[in-house]
Amino acid sequence: MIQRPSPSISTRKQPKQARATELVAAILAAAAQVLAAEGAQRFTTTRVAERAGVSVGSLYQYFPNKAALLFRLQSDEWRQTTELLCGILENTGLSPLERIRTLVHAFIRSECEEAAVRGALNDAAPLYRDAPEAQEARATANRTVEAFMRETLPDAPGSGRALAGELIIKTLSTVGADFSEKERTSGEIEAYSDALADMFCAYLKSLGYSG
Amino acid sequence: MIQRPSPSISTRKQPKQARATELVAAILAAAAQVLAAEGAQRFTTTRVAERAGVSVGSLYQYFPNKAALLFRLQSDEWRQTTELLCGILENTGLSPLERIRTLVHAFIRSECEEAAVRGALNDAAPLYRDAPEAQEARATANRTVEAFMRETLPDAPGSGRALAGELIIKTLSTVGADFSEKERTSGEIEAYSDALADMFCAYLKSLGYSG
Amino acid sequence: MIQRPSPSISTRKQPKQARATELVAAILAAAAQVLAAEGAQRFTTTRVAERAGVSVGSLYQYFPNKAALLFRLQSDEWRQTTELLCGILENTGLSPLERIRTLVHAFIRSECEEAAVRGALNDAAPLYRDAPEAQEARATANRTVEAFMRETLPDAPGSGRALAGELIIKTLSTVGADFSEKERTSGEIEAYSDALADMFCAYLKSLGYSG
Amino acid sequence: MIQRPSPSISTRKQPKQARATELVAAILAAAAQVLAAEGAQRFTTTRVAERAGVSVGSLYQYFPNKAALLFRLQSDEWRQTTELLCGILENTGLSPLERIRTLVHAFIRSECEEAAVRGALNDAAPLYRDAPEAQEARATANRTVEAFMRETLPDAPGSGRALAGELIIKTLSTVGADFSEKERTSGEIEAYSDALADMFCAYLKSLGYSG
DNA sequence: AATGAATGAGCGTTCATTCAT
DNA sequence: AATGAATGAACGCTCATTCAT
Repeated sequence: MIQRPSPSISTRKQPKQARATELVAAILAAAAQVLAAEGAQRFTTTRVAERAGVSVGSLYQYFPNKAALLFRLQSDEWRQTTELLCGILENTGLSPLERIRTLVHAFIRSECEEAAVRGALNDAAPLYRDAPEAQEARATANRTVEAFMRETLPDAPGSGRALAGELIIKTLSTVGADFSEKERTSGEIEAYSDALADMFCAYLKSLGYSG
Repeated sequence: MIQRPSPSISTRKQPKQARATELVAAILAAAAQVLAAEGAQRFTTTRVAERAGVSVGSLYQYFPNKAALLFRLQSDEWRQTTELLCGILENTGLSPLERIRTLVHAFIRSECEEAAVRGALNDAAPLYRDAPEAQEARATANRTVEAFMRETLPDAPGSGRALAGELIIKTLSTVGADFSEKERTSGEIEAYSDALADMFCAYLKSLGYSG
Repeated sequence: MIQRPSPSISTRKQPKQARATELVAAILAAAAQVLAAEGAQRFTTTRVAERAGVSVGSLYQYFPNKAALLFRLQSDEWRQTTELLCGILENTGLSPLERIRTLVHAFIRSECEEAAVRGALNDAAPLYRDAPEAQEARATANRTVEAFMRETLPDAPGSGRALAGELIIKTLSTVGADFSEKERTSGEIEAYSDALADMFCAYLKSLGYSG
Repeated sequence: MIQRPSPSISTRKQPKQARATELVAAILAAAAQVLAAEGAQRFTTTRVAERAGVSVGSLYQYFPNKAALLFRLQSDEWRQTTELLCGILENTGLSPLERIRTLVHAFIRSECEEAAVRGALNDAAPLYRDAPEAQEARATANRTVEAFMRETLPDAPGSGRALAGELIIKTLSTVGADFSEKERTSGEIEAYSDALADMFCAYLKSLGYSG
């Protein structure tokens, strides 16, 4: 029986040399540009390779298929977002509600800054959405949120608290993504972020938070 | 970057005869089936025509291109959703908070019931998202929401009230869409709906509602 | 019709050092494994080099192209087969008909044992079939057969005798190759071999053999 | 909707069917030409469509994939061969041995006439070899051979007789295919056919045939 | 000598759209 | 009006071969 390799969505080879690392970086940069400039529909491996000044073959030496390339882009976005989120939620120098408000502002601003790529990535989601790595990425963020919720609502029952945490993060990410689809002024960004933060704070208070 | 002509998304001709109306209905029904059964990736005009028992040529007589077909599907969804939303929000037999809770439950349930079509429509969104008609459809819903907000928060300043209304509806729709992407049990649906409703109610109270 | 250059099929360099000989052996072993395990369709130089633990570049140092590699595999098969054939046909301890029967059994058995590689080689035949060395390999076998035929049918006219010898060998090899394409039980192998031997013996008798 | 021919009303074909039939014929003819002129390696759907003066899309309207095209070519060859074989083996006007000799001559001649296409088809066999239709085609030929063998060797035990029939046919086809790979003079063809027929006749006599 | 990254033509296949009938 | 055969550019991906290191 023939065993065919079922290419993982992850990187095909570990770039061991500076050359290879540069190549991967160039491809990713080109991919982001193509996605932003042409949209998911016209995001093709040929176009990415061309923009990166590289042959298609080279692209496929570092990414087993198109979905892997998109997933890597998404992964990098997630990593950045996760770092942002953790850095703020774990900052015990601020009260929980202050942290939430800071997070919402930072997140919405960052979404708007990379709106083009994020929007296109979203359109291309069906290609990589089911990758096992994708869920793992989400899990990391969830743990930080859970810790934050335990700190904020120590007396709330566990299951409801977890659900509330998930809901807040999901709301932040989906509403933020939708909001950033249009071009926004910084005034709009501030106003929208404050409204979102108001909603989250009111919710947390209603669940028993008493700062 | 290549600019392709983007023909109007609206219907090419007004079906003036019963025959034509039936044809359009058959095509739309087939389109929904194809979308649900095969996904956005395999949603092709040929496949839709075949399922509708109609020639591709006929399909193109009533829809100028594939995007128009998808947009019409989306439009119909929006109309149904709007009716649902208006029917509940305008029901003065219930208190505002009861109406919000009822709406959330009804909406989430309806999303989950048609998850397959909605998910696929979402994947195909880039093809019709920018149509001018899309924004118009949203406006209709917004007016009902505004009226509801005026009734619920008569003393709040207008601009903040409008923003709060938009935020609630946007949250409901984006979070609902995301939630319905996975298969859900009715227990999960109830719990999630209640959490969302809790958040909205807490928000409205914090904005000055006092039922 | 495009004429591409057809580089010689023979080995690019005579390996004069033990190191090189080992390399060639490793490549050939890997090639046989790849052919058997993955089939002609997936027989690629990269795959062979990888399996051999060698770089593609090294592979191309000893084999000018893919066809040469396949031809060498085929050559080795032919050499083994020729040794088998000569060893049996020249064994004067057995009567000619006994030798024929022994040969048929040995040959069919050996074909079935290496069916996977042989089948794949056959699929890849267009790549090396026309090499001049291929015919030479066949000639060696033919000489032994001619000697056997002279011994068996001393009184038959030369040209017919030669044709009969060729026919028997060709029948044995093509029918054997076809037979071994399917998985066979040892019972099937014995029965088929006996039938083939019966046919050859009847033919030899009809040509004047009288043991 | 399925269009059925109505022969009682008109023997003329529907123009659309005639058009399609011509197209299929043109594609098949082009395919045979490409196969003969360029070999299996260069047999591509694009090349076939080009040679047929048709777009690739049209080719794929009539053949679901490349293998189907090759299989159809092979099928047609098989049908012709089967008709040849049946026509001769069932001709009771000749003695069994005469029929065998006639069949061998006719078969070898026909193989040599279409050697180029047949050889290339053989090289491409891995693409369609496992099709269920292929085995069915072989079965039809086998039945005629079995009937012939029963007539020729009425007293032989069934299992051995069936094996002998298969062996003769297999030998004829594989040896014939191999023989026709080279260009042949009609003298060579006659001599080889006679030798093959001699062998088969000797075999049948040894199994008990006494005409 | 040995490497393996890089190349890019070429493959099989799809599908939105048109237009002769 | 209705048809559906025809188009062909475009896609994702492979792999024999080269050549700078």
